[in-house]
Amino acid sequence: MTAKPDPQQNHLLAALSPEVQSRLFPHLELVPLPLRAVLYESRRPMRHVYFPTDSIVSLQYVMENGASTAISVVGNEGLLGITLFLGGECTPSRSLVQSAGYAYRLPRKRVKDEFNRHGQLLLLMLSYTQALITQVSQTAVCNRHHSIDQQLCRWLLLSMDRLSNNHLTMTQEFISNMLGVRRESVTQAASNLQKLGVISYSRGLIKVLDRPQLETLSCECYAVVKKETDQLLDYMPQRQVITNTDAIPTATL
Amino acid sequence: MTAKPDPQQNHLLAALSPEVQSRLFPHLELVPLPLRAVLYESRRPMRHVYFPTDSIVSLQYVMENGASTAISVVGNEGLLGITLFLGGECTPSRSLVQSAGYAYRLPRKRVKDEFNRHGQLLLLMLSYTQALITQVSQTAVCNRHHSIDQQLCRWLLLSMDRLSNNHLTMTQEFISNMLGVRRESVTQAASNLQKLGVISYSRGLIKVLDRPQLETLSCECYAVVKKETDQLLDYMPQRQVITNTDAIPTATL
DNA sequence: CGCTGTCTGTTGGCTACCGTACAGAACCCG
DNA sequence: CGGGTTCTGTACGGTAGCCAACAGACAGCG
Repeated sequence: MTAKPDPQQNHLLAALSPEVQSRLFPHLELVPLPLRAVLYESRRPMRHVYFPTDSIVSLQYVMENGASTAISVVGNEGLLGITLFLGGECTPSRSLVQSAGYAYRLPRKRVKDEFNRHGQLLLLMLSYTQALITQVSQTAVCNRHHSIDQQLCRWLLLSMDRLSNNHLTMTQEFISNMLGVRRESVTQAASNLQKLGVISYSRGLIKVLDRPQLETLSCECYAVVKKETDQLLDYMPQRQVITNTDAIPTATL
Repeated sequence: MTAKPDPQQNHLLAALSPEVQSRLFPHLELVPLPLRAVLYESRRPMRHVYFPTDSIVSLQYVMENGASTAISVVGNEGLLGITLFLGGECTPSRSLVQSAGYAYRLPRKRVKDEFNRHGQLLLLMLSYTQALITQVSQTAVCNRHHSIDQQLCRWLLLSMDRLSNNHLTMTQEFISNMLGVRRESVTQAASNLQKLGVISYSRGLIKVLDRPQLETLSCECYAVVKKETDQLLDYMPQRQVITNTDAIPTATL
């Protein structure tokens, strides 16, 4: 939180080779992301790609009647703006800062230029897109099948993983907007967790006391997303460039 | 349904330039997709990319306890297997044939080879990935906020759009698996629609009688996904190759 | 100190959806 | 035609989460 910002704090930036880093890093711009800032408004053009270091940004889907649901959480394991390289100009969702901190951003043009080299950055963004799709899918399933209690656990865990400490600053009202449920339902669920001694909270500050217990109380959705996120960078060393198809085992075809 | 299969029936294949087509089409293999066939089992390696012509395939998410939810629908507007080019080997979801028909498939290796040319196919798949993310996101929101009645309308419309007629062959049991709800709930919702004269059905055959009415009864989710799908190929002519950044307006950066 | 706004707790009625159980209806086949 | 199977209809109780309304608790601030 108070550590000096460094591009290497973002896992994707850190995974790039020194060569690519030296080409890209001079163009990175460090920007503070205050709580509740909106990086991309829904259906508005995007100008940058953001790589969070110690901030957390949620992709929030806002409906016509104003109701909303968060479809994914992005921290230093990922990036915002994949739409830019997928070929779109904007998305139906908006990006909302859920936990204040910093991010590095790269102008859209630089990203396009880097793509033209068909190098690591493209591969990284493709891999991350895969992880993102998993997260969004899991959110869809979770919304259908799991209780608010379980979903709160999932949400707390996903957020915790993207911070260095076990303190979360978010009100129940805010969480309710993210989960797409009533504030009172969150109060109820949080109260249950507090009675169990798993968390303690007061006026927007949540402390996680028993993380293992939180994981057992959560639905399977958390574990699925976590696994995918952790594996994200595993294959990268073998996939230096997309032109090197031999690096990808084709025996399983 | 009974039309002679032709690669051009798939919108993505049809959007490729004659040059790319002549390179790829010889490697296309026509495969029949019988009802309930599974193209990719969840977490199993994928061997081909599929381009449906007159079939419909659902991406179905199966949970530990066996409950499931469909997170998207793919027909001749799209393709299956984006995971392959995103860098993954498999996904947590499975691909289930929801309406029998045909699809062309391309061996994984051919797709990789074509990517190395950094041409149209990559762009197409990126664009389609964008549309797919929208669809999955919308499913997540819909699961949270909308009634089963509305979701049934959405599902019928999405399926209809991918067929050439207004007949859908699927049982209520099947639909319930797709929506992730009880079969009885689907019976109730379908019964409501039939009373309104919007559809008629009997033993797995559903006829849509009043499509405009179906659209008004559906939630906004259908329209959002439809719009995104329709726009999918709009930008392609200007985006012949990814190296041509000038073709993409950078003034909005 | 008190005012005000924010955050959390609680209550009661309501509805959508679930779980279970079963019954009729349509088709399939010997 | 008769018997099994598949598909659809219905009914009943249970419950999770919604809606509305309100009350207390804490913090900031003049």
